[in-house]
Order: sequence, then C-alpha cells, then structure tokens
Amino acid sequence: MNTSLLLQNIGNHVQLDAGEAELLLSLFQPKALKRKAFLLRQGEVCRSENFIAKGCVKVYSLDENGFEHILMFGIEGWWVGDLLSFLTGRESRYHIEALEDTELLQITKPDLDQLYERVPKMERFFRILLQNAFIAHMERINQSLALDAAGRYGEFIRKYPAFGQRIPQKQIAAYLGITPVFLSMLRKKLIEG
Amino acid sequence: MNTSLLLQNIGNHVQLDAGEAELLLSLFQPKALKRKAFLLRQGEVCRSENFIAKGCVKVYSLDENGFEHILMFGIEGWWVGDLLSFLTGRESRYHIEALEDTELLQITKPDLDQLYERVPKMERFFRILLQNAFIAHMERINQSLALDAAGRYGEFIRKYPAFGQRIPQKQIAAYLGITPVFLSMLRKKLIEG
DNA sequence: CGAAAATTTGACATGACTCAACTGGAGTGG
DNA sequence: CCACTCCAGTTGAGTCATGTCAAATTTTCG
Repeated sequence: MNTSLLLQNIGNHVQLDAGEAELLLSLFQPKALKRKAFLLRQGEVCRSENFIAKGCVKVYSLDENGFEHILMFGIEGWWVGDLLSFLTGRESRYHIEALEDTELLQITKPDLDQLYERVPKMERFFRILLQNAFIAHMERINQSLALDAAGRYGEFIRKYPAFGQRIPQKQIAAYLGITPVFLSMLRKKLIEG
Repeated sequence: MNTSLLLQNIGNHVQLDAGEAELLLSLFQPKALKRKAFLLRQGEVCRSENFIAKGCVKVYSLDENGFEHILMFGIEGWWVGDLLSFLTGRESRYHIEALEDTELLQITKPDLDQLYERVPKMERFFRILLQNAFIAHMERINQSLALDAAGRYGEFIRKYPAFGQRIPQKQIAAYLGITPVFLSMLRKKLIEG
C-alpha cells in the first residue's frame, strides 16, 4: 500500500521527523474495499478514522423511502469516517460505501489516542482537519440556502471539477439534493444555452 | 456581567480549579449589544470568540438580491463567531447581529493562545465545542437533503422549542431556506390539521 | 456479448415562490 | 395616553422550480 500520500498530507500541516513518521505509519492498517463494498453501515459503530490512499467513497444516509442523501464524497488524499460515532461510540446514522475499488489507511481510536500521546503535534493536525471540515460544511449550508439547483450544480463543478468526470450523475444529484432526472435537464440547458 | 454561566458551560466538559477559573475570566471582556447592533459585518475580520451570557443573535449571509440566509442562531450559553475568519484572519462572509439586547463575553485570538498555553485543557474544551458544531452542521445538511420544508420546520421546533416562541417567523424562515409567506402557510396547515 | 444500471426525454403533478392587499401589534413621538 | 407609523404576519391568485412516472436509449460491468 502506498503510504507516501498520507505522509505528504500530514506534512502539509505539521512537520514530522523520520522516527515520528515511522511510528505513525506503524499505527495505520491498510484496508482494501471493492467497488460497492461498505466501510461502514448505518447502525454500526465507526471504529476508525480512514485516509483514502486510492479510490473514491460516498458517505450517505437512507431515508424511509429508500432515497440516498449524500453528505460527502471522498477521494485520494481525503479523510472519511463518522466523527460522531467514532468519538462517542454511538451507532452511526450513515453508510460509507466505495464508488470505486478503494485503498484505505485506517487508525483505530486506541491507536489514535496512543499517537496523540507519543506525537502530540498530531492533535494539532486533526484539529486542523476538523476545522477545515467544519468550515466546508458551513459553506455548504450557506449555498443550500442561497442557491437554486442550477447554482449549486455550477458551484459543485467549479469547486470539484474532477468529480464531474468521475462520479455518476445520479450520485451528484443525491449530493445536491435534486433528482437525477432534474439534473439531466439542468445539464441539457447548460449545454444548449 | 454574569460570568457564572460561562464557568458552568466550560465546567460541563473540563474541570478547572479556582486559580484557573480566575485566570480564564481575566482574559474575557464583556460586551453589550443593543438589539439590531452588529457583532460582525461581512468584510470585517472576526477578532474574537464570543460566549453569549444573555440575549440572542443570528449569523447570516446576504446574497446579491439582499436576501438573508441564516446559518445559525445563538442564545445564552452558546458560542458564536466566524471560525474561518477568526483562525485565518481573512474577511468574513457573514454578518452577526443581535436579535435582542445581548451580553457577550469575548476573548481575542492572542488571549486565547495565551489561555491554551497556561491552561492546556482549554484546548480540549474548544476541540469539543468544534466537534459538536461540526456534528450539528452535518445533521443539518442531512436534513436539508432528506426533508421538505414542513419536515424541516417540524424538526426545528422539536429540537429548539424555545426558539419558536422567541424568534420571529421571518427569521426562522430565513434559517429553514423558505419564504416567510410560505412558512405562514405551513403553520396554518399544521394548526388546522 | 448480454444484463443491469445510468441517462435522457416528454407529459404531467406538486411544492414553493412572487406579488399584492390586508390585518394587527410594537415602538415612537407628541 | 393617544395617534401614527412601520414591520411582521396572513391570505389568495397566479407562476415557476422541481418532482414523479414511464418509456426509450446509452453506457457500464460482469
């Protein structure tokens, strides 16, 4: 498994020496997920924080009518998990499923606590990660209030151009909060006019 | 200014001894806001984290048509600010305005850094605060995807019963992402059956 | 290659918005 | 304390954005 992306990702925010990097890597376990396999299911407890070394996943809920609502996508270089469940040990309300064959690097809560103890600056790293996620979610709420479906789609494509190629429209629609049929119509209008 | 609510709020998550509590209070400044006064305006830098000792505020953006989009309300016992601006020094995209005469306890970034240094467990406190805010925002995104306007209003009232009495409907509509006219119609239907 | 899923398209239905008129209460100045 | 004004809230008519259903077509994956 390729661990250099993980070290590079962490290196963006904190400096680790060779010994710290080695210790850190020793606490992560690789895990492979086939396309359509689950990293987490609604009702389970999320036991790890997960760095995506390769591939693509979605975090989503299912409503009583069976509709998917996607809270986030994750690709190489991103972290995914259900923080609430991970921290509190409560059952998760979300599914996490691979959209492509995916490779993860996982750390469990005990190992993360150990890491904090032995490399305290990693607390800072995860705090920064959390701050960035919080800010991104705040911005998404703002957009869901301020923009109509066409505007939200435009922002999505502008912000994540790669996703437009890589993720099926149906999934993007479930992220934007519209139906796949309506997204198809929006795209047609965009192209025509 | 009443500081006991602040100590109580912090005490819910970390234990402070008398000396630490005294130091902590010495780093907070009281600030009073009249109804309709601004704690922060779009384009300014958010220079403090703010604990609400009394009163009620809204955090919102204004779009190009002059419509308000409310990201959160805050009442006694809550913290408000623009975290992105506070942490990075960038200009805020949000306004924070008092809905009632309000009393705040403010701490600036330098003083917060000093507090972290002298009372390290306060880092833990603010991390917990951030986690809770993150989780709440995630849940709000999920609801905005999964529920229609009536459902979102129902959840809002269920989750924050006090706000229903205290906050004008127009503001609640701007939080839910619907027009005040439409909210009025939803309430009528709810009451009639 | 063949089956299943994703996407497109069109007709129709509904949720939510706009505009405008009206009502009622809260704040203000005399 | 009254009269006035000004918002917030209500109501109804008409419109627009988005959803539903169903069928045809294309793409993907096994």
